[in-house]
Amino acid sequence: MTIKDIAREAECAVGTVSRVLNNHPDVSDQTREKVMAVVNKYGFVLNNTARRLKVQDSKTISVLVKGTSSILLNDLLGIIQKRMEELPYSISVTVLDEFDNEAKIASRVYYEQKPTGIIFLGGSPEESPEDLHKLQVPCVVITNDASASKCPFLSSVSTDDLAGARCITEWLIKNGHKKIGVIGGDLQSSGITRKRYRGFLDAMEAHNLPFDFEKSYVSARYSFEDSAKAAKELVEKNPKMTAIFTMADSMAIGACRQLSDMGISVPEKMSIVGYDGLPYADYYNPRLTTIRQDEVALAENGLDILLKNIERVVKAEHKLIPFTFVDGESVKKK
Amino acid sequence: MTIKDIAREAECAVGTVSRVLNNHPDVSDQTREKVMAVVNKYGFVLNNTARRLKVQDSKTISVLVKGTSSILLNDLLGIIQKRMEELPYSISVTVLDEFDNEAKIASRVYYEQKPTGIIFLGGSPEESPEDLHKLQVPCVVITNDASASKCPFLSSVSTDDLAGARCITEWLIKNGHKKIGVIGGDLQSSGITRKRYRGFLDAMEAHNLPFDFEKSYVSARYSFEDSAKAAKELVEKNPKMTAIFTMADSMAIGACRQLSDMGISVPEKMSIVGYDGLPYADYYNPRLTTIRQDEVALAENGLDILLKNIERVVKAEHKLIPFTFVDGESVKKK
DNA sequence: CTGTTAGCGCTTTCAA
DNA sequence: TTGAAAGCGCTAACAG
Repeated sequence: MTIKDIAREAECAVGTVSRVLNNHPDVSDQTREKVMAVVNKYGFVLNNTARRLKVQDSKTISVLVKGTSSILLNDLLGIIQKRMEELPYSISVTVLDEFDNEAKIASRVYYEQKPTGIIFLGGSPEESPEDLHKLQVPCVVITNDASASKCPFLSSVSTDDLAGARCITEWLIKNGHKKIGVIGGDLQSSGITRKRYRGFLDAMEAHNLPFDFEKSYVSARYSFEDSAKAAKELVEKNPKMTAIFTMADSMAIGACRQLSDMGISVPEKMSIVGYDGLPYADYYNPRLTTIRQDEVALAENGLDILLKNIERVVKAEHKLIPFTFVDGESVKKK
Repeated sequence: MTIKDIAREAECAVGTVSRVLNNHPDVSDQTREKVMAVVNKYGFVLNNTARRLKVQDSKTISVLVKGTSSILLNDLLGIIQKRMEELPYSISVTVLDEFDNEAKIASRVYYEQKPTGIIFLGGSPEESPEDLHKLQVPCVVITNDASASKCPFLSSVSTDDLAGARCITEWLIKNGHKKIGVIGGDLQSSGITRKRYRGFLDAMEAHNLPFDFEKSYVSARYSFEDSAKAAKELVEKNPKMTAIFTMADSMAIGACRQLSDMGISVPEKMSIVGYDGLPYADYYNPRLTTIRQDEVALAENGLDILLKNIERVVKAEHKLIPFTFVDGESVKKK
């Protein structure tokens, strides 16, 4: 079924059908109705492939999601898809493995789909500039700050991780904790991890509290299981510790579970803070004290910036979204 | 840059370039090399849009994910994508709203992308047969049983929900619970909900235990928040109840949180069971007693069946994957 | 083995 | 306001 068939049955030319289906104004109401009647009769839908071949502007936005199981990123994706329904763009989603190189995959996607813009959910494409530069369309990284990259078409929207980490660390310190351990990501490969660590250190230093990296930092993947192991290691290395700063709610939960299993109650014997402020942090037992990232603001600002870049209204920019401190039950108060 | 440009520079015809790029055998090595030299020089990639318009066989599998925030479905998606990398198919993911009609959206996707096959992650497309029948390609529903549909190209892979629900209800009964409440989905709209409810009732009836639907069944969405509310309602309506059967881990967690907040400890005062057996069930406090669905088996069997259907090796089939009972800490034992 | 060409389904310009 | 027709980039059938 093609517009040709529709045209035949509606007794008009294919051009007219095309005009109707693309909402062009210069079609008489009568013809429009006749065409729509046939279209509805068969539930006809334009062949997008052919359409795209013709109008070089693909009107597609490609979204690359880093990692399968991040609730934050999935929520972000949901918000973006929802908002996109009202826009004249279609969306194409690709989910990457945690260890895929997002810039490399993006360049493949770019050639295959010729999208109008690219959204990176998570990940740090700016870290492989060679691949990034092949992308000749506006891009926005959501969740990670990419301001370090000088790429002229790469924007980013992120939470101020440095301030967030400092804020929650201050809270621990304010409540009397001095010996604080850290369960974080891999400092080498993750920019987010570096920022949160820096924020943590800033708070410690501001209060003249020492921090022994060897003894008090254990790196783990952003998973329950891995951070449970890390918690065990940390406690064994560092028996005097009274609080743990973790870099994600999932890590905090993994740690809580592990400590409970070891007979160390949270928060009575050990305080734990998370990061992200996802729904499950609030339903965990104990409720997690954490930093909440504003998902809606991240997603909407990211999309807005991308669209403005596509329409060439503005240049690439790097925006920080405010966070909220969530006072849960996982920190023993002074 | 098109094959025409390549052809000009390589001093041959476009057909030849096409043949080289599609690995057709009947090209002389000499010509092939000459063409490839030019192709590599510019990093040329075929325009997939034009290609798809021509070769009707798109070699694309469309995946429709029902709902944004289901961890189970996201895990499934990850497994499928991973396995697909080794196959000569590309994959296109569309995430639907919880309330979208998946069959309707599938028919739109079908027209737009002309995929070789469709995977439904969650959802029950068989419930709107009119739309389903427009899909003239093999389809597989993963997670929900679609055997009730007599659609000849629709397969499904699912856990035996009836048996799973019966199994975990039996466990409650075996541990002395007689007054059991249910937090479930909407019986009207969800086939899964009906199956799990049926399994629950089977177990109750097998032990001659009465169940008063009005007093003991509260329906909720599959979210923390909604089932927390449902738990409250259930407790108020039904003070003698000693256990709650919930139809998802997320529901169980919502209920646990709510009860703790009301001073009703789990499992001492109230036993709660979940369903799905997701990672967070095992890291919750208390660990959830639940039914674990085998994600890997669901995903892999689904993909296998779809591929066999595409290659016309077999007819549509409906497969049940065994589940596992997970003995957690959320049920008070006799 | 290689060149030529029709045509995939659509949009849009040009004429009427 | 509508119709006719060119052509987007590619593949495959056909001819040589």
